[in-house]
This record gives sequence, C-alpha cells and structure tokens, in this order.
Amino acid sequence: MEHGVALASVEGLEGLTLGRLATDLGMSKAGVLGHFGTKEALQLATLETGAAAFRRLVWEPARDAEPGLPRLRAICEAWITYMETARDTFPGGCLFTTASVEFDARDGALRDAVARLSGLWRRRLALEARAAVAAGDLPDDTDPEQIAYELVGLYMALNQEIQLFGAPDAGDRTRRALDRLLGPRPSD
Amino acid sequence: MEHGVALASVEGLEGLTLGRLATDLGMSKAGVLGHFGTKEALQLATLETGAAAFRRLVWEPARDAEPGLPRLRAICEAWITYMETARDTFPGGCLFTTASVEFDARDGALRDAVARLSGLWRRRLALEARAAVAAGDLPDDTDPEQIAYELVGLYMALNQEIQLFGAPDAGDRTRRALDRLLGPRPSD
DNA sequence: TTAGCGTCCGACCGATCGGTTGCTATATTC
DNA sequence: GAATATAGCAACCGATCGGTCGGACGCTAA
Repeated sequence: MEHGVALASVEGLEGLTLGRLATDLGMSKAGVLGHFGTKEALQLATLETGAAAFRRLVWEPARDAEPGLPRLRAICEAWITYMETARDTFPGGCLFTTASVEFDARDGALRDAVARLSGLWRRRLALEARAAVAAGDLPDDTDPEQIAYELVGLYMALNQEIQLFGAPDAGDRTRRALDRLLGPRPSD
Repeated sequence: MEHGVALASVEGLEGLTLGRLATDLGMSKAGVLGHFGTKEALQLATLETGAAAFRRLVWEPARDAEPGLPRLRAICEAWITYMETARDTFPGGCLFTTASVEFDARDGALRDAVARLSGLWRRRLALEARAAVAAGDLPDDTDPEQIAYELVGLYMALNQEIQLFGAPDAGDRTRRALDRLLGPRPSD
C-alpha cells in the first residue's frame, strides 16, 4: 500500500498500474490483484491509505491544540510541513490534489471517494474556523466556509509551487497569505 | 485540435489517446498521427491550442482595460467567466490546472511546456499587480508575486469547486476572496 | 493425517496502447 | 499531361493494459 500511494502520487491513481506495482514489489500481477480483486478496489484502497497518512501528518499534530484559531493555525503549519517534507510518502506531491483534478470530470466510485474525502476536510477546516469566530478570534462577519475554500486554494498553489516550480520559499509565501487570511501569528 | 483540447481537459493530456481521438473524428489512427508524427507532439500542440483559447477568453477581454488594478480586475472577472462558461471548449475544467498536476512530478517536454505557460501567466499577473502598486491602487508594501501566487491558488480552488463539487455559487466565493485580496470593487 | 484457507505463481486472454509501412486518391505545379 | 506533394487509409507491429484460470505452497484447525 505504501508503495502504491507513492506511485499514485507521481503517476496519478489511473497511472497506478498493476504491472508496475507488481514489478516494483517483486510480485506477480495476479499476486497483487488477488488482494483487491479489481483495479478500482486497489485505487480506492490507495486513496484510503493516503488519507490515513494525511490525517496522521496534518491532523494528528494539531489535535491537541485548542479548538478554533489555535488549532486552525496548527493545522496550517502541519499542512505546510506535509507539503514540504512528505517526499517519501508522497514523492509526486499531494495525492488528493492529484486525485481531485484527475477525477473531477468523470463518474464512478473514485470520483465519489475523492469528493467525499475533500468534502470531509473542507468541513473540518470550516468547523475550526467557525469555532474561531465564536471565540472572537476571527471577525464576526467571517464566513467559515469561505475560509476553508481559500485555504484549500492556497495549499493547491503551494503544491504547484513545490512540485512544478521547485520554489524553496513556497512555505513562507503560504505563511504570508495565512497572515492575511487568519490574522498575523501571535508568536511574532 | 478543438476536440483534442476538449478530450484532454476531461481525460488529461496523457489520457488523450490517438485511437480515441481518431474514432471521435471519424478518422484512422494513422491519419491523425500523420499530422503530428508523435503523441508528444500532439500533446504539445493541444496544450498550445488550449493556451490560445485561454488567452482569447481571459486575456483579450481585459486587454483594453487600463494597466494595473483595473486590468487585473478585468482579468479576474474574465477568468471567473472562463471557469464557469467555457464548458464547450474545456468540458473537463481548466486544462492548465489538469496539465500542471499531471506533469508536475515528471520530466520531459510536456512538463517544461506546462511550467513555461504557467510561469508566463504568473508573470503577467505579477506585472499587473506591480503596476497597481506603482499607481497607488494597492498598498506600497504589496508583493506582486505574492498576489499572483494567491490568485493562482484561488482559481485552482474555483476549478475544483465547479468540477468536483458542482457548486453554483463558486464564482461569488471567488469574488469575495478577490475583494479581500485586491480591495473591494469600486463598482459597488 | 488431513482438510481447508489464504497467498502467490506462471500462463494466458482480448483489448488497447503508440507507432510503422505501403498504398491510394486528390490536388497542385511545372 | 506528367510529376510531385498532401492527406488519408487498412493492416500490422511489439508492448502493455486489466483480468482470469488452475495449480502450488505453507499455515492452521479438526
């Protein structure tokens, strides 16, 4: 599964091939397929494994922070670290950005799964933003969904900056945008 | 070429297949390939054709606006329209978002072409932002590259919102984000 | 000891991939 | 009217695709 996630992050979930995966793992195609039954099942399992890694790297580190703005900031910082340093797990960049673009114009279980996971994450972000508004850490007229929407865009830009342009200062660019979106960081 | 662009926007530039394209066009594979010689050449030509359509739909309408913030606003509005209504040319959403994610982890002419086109557009956006700062329409301490960076992210989010979630209010969400990024629109 | 089960294998299937070859039909040009 | 160039075709190539099949191996429980 780990190698499948790595492969898919580079080649896409459609480019994740039974033959290629089997060769890399020193197995036969039938041996690999036996565990899943179908390529689509393999793709879905890969997506779930990737989601678990995302939760572990981005959500878990922020879990202990106080709900609301502190936790939202912790999420955003872990998210930057994830984009910058998760090269071993996701050598081709964020799997969910890739999968979203890959399946957003098709039908089927894959598209549904991607939309479900993306929607879940968006709701998580909006939930924290809502708590931040309730706590008075964000302006009263803030739309939590709007915050979540802009955050997602910001991190897709970060993914492109790192993967396509190889920009070293991409993390700081994102932090600057976060300052404007969530207010300056208190640690400064 | 038109049909190739439409196909690639749905299936990706790699999913753009000689056989599929030939069948849709009522031609033979050899007949299609004869015009390009190589699949990679077809992909590059498709990318260029898509870029021409993008320029026509997003850049041309804003060309007559005054350089700086007015033109930047005109670009952003045309860009939203492009995302919302270019379903005939790009039924699978923005071709450049797709291509960027598809090739950002690979090597070769396709990746170079995508990076070149994306970089060009980023520089165009930054150039207008810089003019806006010089004209006093944006704060003095504004980083034009930062504006361009955040704009690109914003429109990738818009592309996802339309294609993956089918959200009808996606354009307005983007306009709200633009208000915060470039200041409220004067037309209000 | 044996039966069953999970894991994996090599061999094979039809379909499709990108690409090559030799040919024909239609224009254009000299 | 002959020569040339263009565009298209059917047929075919080796490779790879996802998937199927029968069987071999090792483990565990009866």
